[in-house]
Parts: sequence; structure tokens; C-alpha cells
Amino acid sequence: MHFSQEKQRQRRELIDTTVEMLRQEGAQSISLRRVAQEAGMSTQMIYTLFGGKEGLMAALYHASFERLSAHMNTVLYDRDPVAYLRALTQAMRQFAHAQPMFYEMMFGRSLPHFTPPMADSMRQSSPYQLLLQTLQTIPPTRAPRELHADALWMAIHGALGMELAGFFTDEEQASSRFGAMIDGLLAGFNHPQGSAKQTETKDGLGLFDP
Amino acid sequence: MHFSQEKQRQRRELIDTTVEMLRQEGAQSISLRRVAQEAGMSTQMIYTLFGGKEGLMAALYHASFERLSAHMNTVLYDRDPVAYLRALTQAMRQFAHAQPMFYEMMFGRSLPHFTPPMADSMRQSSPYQLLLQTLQTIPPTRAPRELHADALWMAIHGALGMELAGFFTDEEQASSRFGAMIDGLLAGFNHPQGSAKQTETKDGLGLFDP
DNA sequence: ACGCATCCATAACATAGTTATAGCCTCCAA
DNA sequence: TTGGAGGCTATAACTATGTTATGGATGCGT
Repeated sequence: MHFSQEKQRQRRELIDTTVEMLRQEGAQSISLRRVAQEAGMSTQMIYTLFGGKEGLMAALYHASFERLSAHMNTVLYDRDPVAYLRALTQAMRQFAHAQPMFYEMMFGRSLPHFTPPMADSMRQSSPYQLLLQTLQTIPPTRAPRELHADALWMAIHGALGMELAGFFTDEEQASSRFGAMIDGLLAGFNHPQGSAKQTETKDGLGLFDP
Repeated sequence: MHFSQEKQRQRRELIDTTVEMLRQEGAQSISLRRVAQEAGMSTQMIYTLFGGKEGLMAALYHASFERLSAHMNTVLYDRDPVAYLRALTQAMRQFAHAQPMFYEMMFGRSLPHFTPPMADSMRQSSPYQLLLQTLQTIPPTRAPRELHADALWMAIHGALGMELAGFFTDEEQASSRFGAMIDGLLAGFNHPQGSAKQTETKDGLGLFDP
């Protein structure tokens, strides 16, 4: 059918327009009306093709992951798993700096009209899987590798989120802190010490509810 | 003047109303009109008292930090710095679960009409300072303690952000991953290994710009 | 006591997402 | 070939938002 092809073309057109708007102005200032206008279509089209803003943002979300994944695949493979992991995490940081809007699209929470399908898509995403598989090439420890992958994943995005939000004023400092955190984690994985003992707070579960 | 007192009372009234709305519905659904209506004032009042939504959100931001700080102060002091740090970080996690809206207010990025004054306020906040001061009671290493504090800070918020966004389906798993990450970091601080060697990507700085 | 300035409630404005409506176009059947 | 039916799309309407203008009231200093 030549009809469905036309729809696909229009979808791509709208996504490309939105990608451009995301790159230039950030996800916050994407509006259906402006996207449609810039693509030469009516606002209603976004509803028929994507079901609303939620659908359009979801498409953008996946497009962002593909970009990050593509960038991480440009990292030269290194036999040494630790060195390779360092390079991969640095590539993620590099991506966050070069394409902050796309990074925020993926990992910045609380975008209006869009909540990403976290549990599924993120663990099966290529970036996460690449870290996990690399970790699995390290001689096993007592702890499962998924645990290390999660710790790395969470720490990375904590660091990059802070950095993009302006936690550091000095780029040099931000870079060294990022590296130190990654190295600290990787070192800690190989030098485990006793697990945390539970400590309690004075007010227990109440947590000062009024 | 009895006028300024009245203003202070109105400010508190509006903040309290907004706090309640934040707790119940989240920051996304806070609107000036509804806040004003629920407080029995006109929308304009928010402009005269706070200068607009930005100012109101800033007040909420500080209120959230005070809550977190108060909760961390309920943690019983522990002579053992590492044990104390574990307890403090668990308290932070506990707060994020009990008051997710307040946590998102502080550390969830890209809230509409509000960008927190990161660089200053966050480093001088009581929660960050408490972690840093506790780290400083540990025998010194080659690396400065600010570096460890930053790494801890970033990793914590990465983990909690992921968790609140739904990265884990199992609460038990989320808890153990959090603890493992913290322990890994603390262990890594005491077992430093060589710093990261720089590895490059194939496409260098270009990063597939169109 | 008068005038000036400030303040606040109302209303107006701009923009947003979403939904209703109505026209057009395509395709199929008679 | 022609008529109709159904879906698709553009226009317009609706609701909600933040912000800004306006006009009346109110308090303060002189």
C-alpha cells in the first residue's frame, strides 16, 4: 500500500522536526503546535500518527537511546575490561556534554506529558547491556554482575545529571570527579568489605508527617 | 510595622498550601491559580510576594532541603565513620521513599519554570555538608575528601533517581543494590588503584552532528 | 487632610494540550 | 460511471496555564 508508506514518511518528518527542536531548545519547549507548523502539517496529525504528545515524546525517547548507543559503539574495544569500562563511561559523559538535550530526554525525570517505560526499556537498552556484558568478562566475584552493572549505571547517571544541572563550575574538576567515582566503584567491586549493618533513625517510619 | 508581619503570614500560608499540593500531587501539577484559590487569595498575590512561579518554587526548594536535613539529623551518631555514612545514606533513601515529591523537587531536574541554584546552594546544604564532614573523620588518603563526598553525593542521587523513576520492580532488590553501591564506593576509596587512562572514540569530537 | 504611591483583585492575553466538527477524499459496490 | 459510506485531516472550540495590564482601594508621609 502506498498509503502506509506515506504515513511512515510523515512520521519521520515529524520526528525529525521534533529532534531538531529538541536539539536547539530542549524538551521543555517542544509544543505540538510548533512541531506541526514547522513540519507543514496540522496539529491533529500528531494525534492520528502518535496518539498525542506522549507518543511523540516516546518516539523521541527511543531516538535518543539509539544516538547514545551509536556513540558508545564508536569506542574502540579494549581487551582489559576495566579499561574498556572506563572508556565506555567516558563516552557516555562525552555524549551527555555534546547532546545534553538528548541525555535529558532519556535520563532527566519528570518531563511534562511523558514518563518513560523504565523497568523494561532501560535494562534492555544497548547502553546498559554493553556495560553489563563488559562486566561479565571480569573474573567473577561473590556478587552477581547485575549488581555491579546497576551500581555503575546509577552512579553514572547521578554524576552526569548533577553535572548537567550545574553542580560543578569547573569542567576540569567535573571530569576528574567523574573518573574518580568510576574508579572508586570498579576498585570497590574487587575489594568487598562487610555489608551494611542496619542503623535506625530516631523517628522510625513516621518521618514527620504533619 | 504590622504590615511586613502580615506579608510573612501570607507567605507562609501560600508556602504551606503549595507544600500540601506538592505532597499530594507532585510538582508537575502545581499551578499558581489553584494554589492561590486554595489559600483564599488572588493569583496576583504570588507575584507580589514571590515574583512569580519561579520564586514560589524556590521557596519550596528550600523547604524541601530543610525537611531532608531534619530527617538526616535524626540518625543516631556512630563513632565508626563508615557505619555512620551508611546510616546517613540509608536515611536519604528512606526520605526519598517517604517523601518522593520533595525529593523530586530537590533533585529531579527540569521542573518547568524552575532551575535550582545548583552550584551554590547544593554544596552548602546541610545534607551535603554532613556527608563531607563525616568523611573527614576518616584517616586521610591521597585523594581529597571533597572528591569522595562528590562521588558519594552523585552516586546516591543517581541511585535514588533511578529507583523513583521505576528502574527496579523489586523493593528488596533496590535496597540491596543501593547498599552495594555505597559499600563499593566506600571500599573503593580505601583501595585506590591507578587512575583512568584516556581512551578515545573513533569519531572524536564530531559526535555525529548533522 | 490631601496626594501619592503601593498593593491587590479582576480581567485580558498568549500559549499549551486536547477534543469536537465538518469537509474532503478515497475506495468500493451497484 | 456514479453514488454513498467511511476514514482522515484541517479548522476551530474548549480548558487550563503563566503572565501582564488595569483600575479601584488603601495606607503612608507630609
